[in-house]
Amino acid sequence: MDDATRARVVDAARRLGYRPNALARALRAKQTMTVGLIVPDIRNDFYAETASVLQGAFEERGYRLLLCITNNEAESDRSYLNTLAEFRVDAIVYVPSTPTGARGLLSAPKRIPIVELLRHTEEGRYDAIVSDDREGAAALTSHLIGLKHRRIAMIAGPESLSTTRYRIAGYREAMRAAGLSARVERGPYTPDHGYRATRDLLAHENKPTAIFSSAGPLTVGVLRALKDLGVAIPGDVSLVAFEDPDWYAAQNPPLTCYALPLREMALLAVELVTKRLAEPAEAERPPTTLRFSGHLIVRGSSAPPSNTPADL
Amino acid sequence: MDDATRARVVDAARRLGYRPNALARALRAKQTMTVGLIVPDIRNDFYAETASVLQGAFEERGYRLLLCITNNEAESDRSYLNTLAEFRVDAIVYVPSTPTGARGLLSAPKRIPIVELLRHTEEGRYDAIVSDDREGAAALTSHLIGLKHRRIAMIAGPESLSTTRYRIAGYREAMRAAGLSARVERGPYTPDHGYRATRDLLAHENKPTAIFSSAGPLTVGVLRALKDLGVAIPGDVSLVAFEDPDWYAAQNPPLTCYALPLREMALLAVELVTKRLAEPAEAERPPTTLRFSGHLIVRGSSAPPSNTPADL
DNA sequence: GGGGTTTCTGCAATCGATTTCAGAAACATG
DNA sequence: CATGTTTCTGAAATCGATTGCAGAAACCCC
Repeated sequence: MDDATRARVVDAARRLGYRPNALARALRAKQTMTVGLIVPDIRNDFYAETASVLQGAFEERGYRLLLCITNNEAESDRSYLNTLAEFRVDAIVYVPSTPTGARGLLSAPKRIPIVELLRHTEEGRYDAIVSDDREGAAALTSHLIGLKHRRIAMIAGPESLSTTRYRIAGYREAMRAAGLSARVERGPYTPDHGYRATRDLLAHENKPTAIFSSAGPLTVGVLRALKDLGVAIPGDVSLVAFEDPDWYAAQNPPLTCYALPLREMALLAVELVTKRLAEPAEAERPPTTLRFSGHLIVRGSSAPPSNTPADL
Repeated sequence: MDDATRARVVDAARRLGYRPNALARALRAKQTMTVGLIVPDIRNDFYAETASVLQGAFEERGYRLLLCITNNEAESDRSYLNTLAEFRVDAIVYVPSTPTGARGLLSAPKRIPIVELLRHTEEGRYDAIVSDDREGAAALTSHLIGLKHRRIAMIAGPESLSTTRYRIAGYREAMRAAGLSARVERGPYTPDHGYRATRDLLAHENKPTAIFSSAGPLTVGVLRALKDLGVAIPGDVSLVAFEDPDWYAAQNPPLTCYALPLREMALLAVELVTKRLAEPAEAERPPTTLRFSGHLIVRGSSAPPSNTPADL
């Protein structure tokens, strides 16, 4: 075919609005060039940031991202795993909202690589990239203990999630090591829970002098409650939090927190997935779990307790 | 087929890990039961909230959501429109990142309904659901003027976006009506821009006594800059902002803002799309543009200027 | 039991891009 | 010019679910 003819064909194709049908191509090629991402809540900066990084990295590699939001519901979680399998995504990046996780996925016709990100389910079944939540929670708690706080309460998420369990464990360990008694308020990862838990804690007669909020949405509620109650930070109550969304540093006072290398974790997830996709089915390596450490960032929201009669 | 046989078949299917192939089905049925969503930035609560609502509403109607993030880049925007067309999504909810918008989309083989959400491009080409940005910006500006501020600066986004233009227009109108001169800092919708613009404004000799931040990511930077400079809100500078993400109210002081009925807007987008999908191609109604009003929420971040020698 | 109706069953076509393969055309060499 | 090699072209198979259709089987009633 000569160039003039080719040009005419291309032109005609454009005029008629021809777009190759990606469905037909995918059906034949047995790959969709699409990666599924399942996250619990896109309004949480933690996952929004992750989704954003994943999107960029996969796009560079020629993959689309099919994003599913489960709202932390186990049912939704299961259903999306199946939907993604039916849609024949090439791989799944999975932030589980249930303890059973991908077991709910019927064994797929073709094995779909799954990488668990941030949270994980049954140790060892899939590649997993998680944070060292225990260490992080312990670091925040120890920081408060170092400031001479003795009544430190933790506001946590639902115990069905691995992150929650590890964060609670880290907190408990640090408290026990200092001979202090723990107080944990469990509930969903919502501002509402943070708000109510804070009010409950401060209505109590043995008020905590410091609060450890274990996630971004909880912190929103905690801050609102403290303001409503007219409690000063860190004058009356110190506040530390897990993770480090942009707005933590912009708070007044800025929040002491434990920041995770989210970006690196997400990029590594992309690496892992890409590697799995490239490797022949026979040569499959056993799944690996990688645990990332974050670091403590001390800011203005934590200070020694103002009046600690028991300690003097 | 009797029930026992049926049971055996179903069981065998499960054991063999059979999942119907959604690609084949979609290819045949000429519908994918998938709606594409294109947003500029998922880390912005504004769009995260929108995505979350859309996801829930479409899921209820049996549609998946294929989320695309453009990072406010025109190139990415165009490319995703085409990708979605190739993937034969049934409809597209589109928050444009370019002034030309869906014109970059080659006329599709089958017309794909498009609803522009929050921002819009060429008036009238598609259904559009937008906010009354002009009114909102004017309301915030007038509020500051009512407090007797005279030097009010606005930190805005890039002028290529419809929202930016309308917000600037609203601000300018309110300023002009009060006989005040406008000062607008344009730049990308990033915390960095908010930060730099704030520092620039306050380094100026005719410092503003009030700042109007026109988007969430900008506000993050503004707050950080004000803190770094040791400027008190609202003591030294009043701050008002467009939109109302959760954390605005949790700020200290909480931010005066113009809140939009995001949820309603997103749900209406779903309604519109659903209606378009149901209507036969011949009976197509002309596209409509719907403009939603928000409302001013006065909180602690705005107060009369402390020293206004010129006014006394 | 025959004529008519209903239900079943299995085969073939369809969707659209890709890939394979056979046969044709072009080209090269002795 | 004949034979062998390479390139080209067009037709057909493929992917997997769906749908339509023809023929078979079951059923019904007089």
